[in-house]
Amino acid sequence: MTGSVSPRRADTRRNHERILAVAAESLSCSAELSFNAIARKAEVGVGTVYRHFPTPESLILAVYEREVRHLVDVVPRLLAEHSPEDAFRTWISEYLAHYMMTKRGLADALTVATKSCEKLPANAYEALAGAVSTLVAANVAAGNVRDDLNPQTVLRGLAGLFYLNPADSWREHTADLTDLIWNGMRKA
Amino acid sequence: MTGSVSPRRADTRRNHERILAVAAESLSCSAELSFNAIARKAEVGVGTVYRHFPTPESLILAVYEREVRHLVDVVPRLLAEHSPEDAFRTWISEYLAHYMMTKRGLADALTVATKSCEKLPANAYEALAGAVSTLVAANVAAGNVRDDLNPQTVLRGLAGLFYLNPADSWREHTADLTDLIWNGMRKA
Amino acid sequence: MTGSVSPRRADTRRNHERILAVAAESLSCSAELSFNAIARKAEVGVGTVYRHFPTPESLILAVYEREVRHLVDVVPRLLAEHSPEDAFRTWISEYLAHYMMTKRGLADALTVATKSCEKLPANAYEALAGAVSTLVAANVAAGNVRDDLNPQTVLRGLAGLFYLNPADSWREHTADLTDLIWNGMRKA
Amino acid sequence: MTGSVSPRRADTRRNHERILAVAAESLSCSAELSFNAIARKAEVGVGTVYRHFPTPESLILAVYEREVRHLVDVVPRLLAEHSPEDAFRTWISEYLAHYMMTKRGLADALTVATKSCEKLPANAYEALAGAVSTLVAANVAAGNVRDDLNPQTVLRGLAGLFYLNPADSWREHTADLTDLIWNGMRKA
DNA sequence: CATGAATGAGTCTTCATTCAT
DNA sequence: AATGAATGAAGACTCATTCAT
Repeated sequence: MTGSVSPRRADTRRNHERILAVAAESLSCSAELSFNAIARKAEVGVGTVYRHFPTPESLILAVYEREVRHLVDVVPRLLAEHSPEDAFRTWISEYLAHYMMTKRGLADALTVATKSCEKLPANAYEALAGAVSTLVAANVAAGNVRDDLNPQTVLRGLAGLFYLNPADSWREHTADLTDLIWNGMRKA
Repeated sequence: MTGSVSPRRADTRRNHERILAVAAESLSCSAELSFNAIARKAEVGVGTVYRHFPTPESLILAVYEREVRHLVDVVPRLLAEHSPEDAFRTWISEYLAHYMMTKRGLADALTVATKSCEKLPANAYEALAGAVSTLVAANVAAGNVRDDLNPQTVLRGLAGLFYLNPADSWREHTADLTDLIWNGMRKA
Repeated sequence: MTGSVSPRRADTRRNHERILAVAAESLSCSAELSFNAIARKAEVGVGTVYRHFPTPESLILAVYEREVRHLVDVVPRLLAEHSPEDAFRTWISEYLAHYMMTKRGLADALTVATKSCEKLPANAYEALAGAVSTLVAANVAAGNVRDDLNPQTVLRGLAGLFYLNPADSWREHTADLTDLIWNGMRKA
Repeated sequence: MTGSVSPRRADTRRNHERILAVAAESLSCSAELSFNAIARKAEVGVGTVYRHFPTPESLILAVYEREVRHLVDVVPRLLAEHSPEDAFRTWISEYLAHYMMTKRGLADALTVATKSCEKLPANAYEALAGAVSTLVAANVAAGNVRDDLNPQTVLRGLAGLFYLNPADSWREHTADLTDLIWNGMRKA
């Protein structure tokens, strides 16, 4: 009615964000998500959730993209501040492992790449693969690892991080797996 | 009256087997299992499923044991008929990968190692770890790989096989991942 | 758009009332209530029943309150229009007995006084006890009965009305029991 | 096969008794009885329970008769050892109240007298009424109470004992109710 | 756009009851 | 007679989805 850029718009955006946040939290622990429960926690009506995300798929997809973006965006900085090997190792231990531990649901994001049953977040998978690709490339350039590595294979090798849990000595386990993979990536 | 072992008994056993088979199929793709759906597919009453498996846990456990036994039992033969390296590679490509591709649910068997919430298939996980352990030991003895490897770490490295699907060129992907891991296992 | 108070709201209220009515009928004869059955009879979805009354307790409570309010609310009028003794006798024969005959479930309202397991209709019981209390007090004031009577005891004495049924000559039986109790209440 | 009176017979009788005992215990606290549960607790097959008691009614009936017999059988002894008034009071406080408190299910035995819905243990009710009748008669003979009392009315007046519970000061409440009724029974 | 009431399909679970052995 | 496996109806409860306001 006035000069404001439609307060409604702002509300809408906030709703979008809230729903996404709640859904992310929900997926992080149980891989189950109920539109009704999400609406309740986000303090909006169910209908609103449906308006923003017409299907469960669209919601999951949005969540995963948001989650994965973190992992992807940090890569350039890591490469700028660390040696290629350290960047690789740090990315895994400080970012990938953390996310995998908490967001069990992310497993299904990866799953997508292969299981046609749930086509969902192919994008998420590809983004992740891209991040690994960058890190691998840096290490190839540095002469640390073979130049015929398929980043997808490396990412798959790291998938075992899903099966770690905070209670255990996960940091050690993460290091062990990283060592194994890193060793496997080196020039023969 | 003579050789027959009570047809009723036979029926019961068949029911048991059918339920198990249906449940296995169900778990293979979705990690979800509905007693009702299982009963429907197995063409028995719900009550029958409950009689055989009073709790979801008992059913899942039974399925996993049945599934994993395969993988474990074959190891000795492989070691008898192949070189340690080939036994390892064959086990992965011909057995582990196959099962992982079809039995998505098995993922949760591995999960157990970490998620204490669901103590269920600890046995399954341990059995799998045992199988890997035997194969690794044979290769250590043959001087192929380092002697400080943790079989659990190796198994975790192979977890990525879950994310392969039949439609893709999974055989090649399996080989790639196996190469990566094998390389990582070798003496430095 | 003007005077109408949102038809939806009206529907909702009607639903509430219908469910309550059906539940009351249900409880009147069997003390058993099935959410499914209630939904069926009230011609609403089960979910609607759950929305209005999230737990069995909340439903039972609502029913009892509705039922008992009648009994309580009529007392002042009775005392205004009748002598204390007649008010007491009329309340029993015209109200309490009627309700007890039809609403078998009310028994459990009384039960509450003792069975701590189901705290539910404590209010209902207390309301009833309050009604009796008022009637007794009026008769004490009129010098009709002892002044050391515990209204709870009187109410308990009347509990036998539950075991009357319409088919029998219940009016006579009610009178008999009322006489017995009244006699017992009089000054010794 | 020999001179023994069929060991089978003995077993059968034992089964009968066991089932009855288990059912009694079951009814004493919850008024719910499941044939399957009873079979389990009595350590017999469900089929056996059905053989002995074809319908739920027949089982309930048998249980109630067994229970009530106690209350009835003790009356002569009480009258022999106490004054009529004390016999009446003792019967109530030491027997009737106890049973009513523990065997909530017995309530339904009384219910029967009136509620045609569940015709079950008319016999039980009549037996109880008979016991009261004897006690009242003794007190009439002793000149303690009016001679026009209907034992059924007295029994109904005592029905409130159902609504006492062990946790409360039930002994006192029982005495209060008994006083009220006794007072009401006395000559005017 | 947002809301949230209503719906009903579907899952879980318990039991009464039958029946082959 | 006794057994207990099998069956399926029925009730509890959850949730995805629609739609009137």
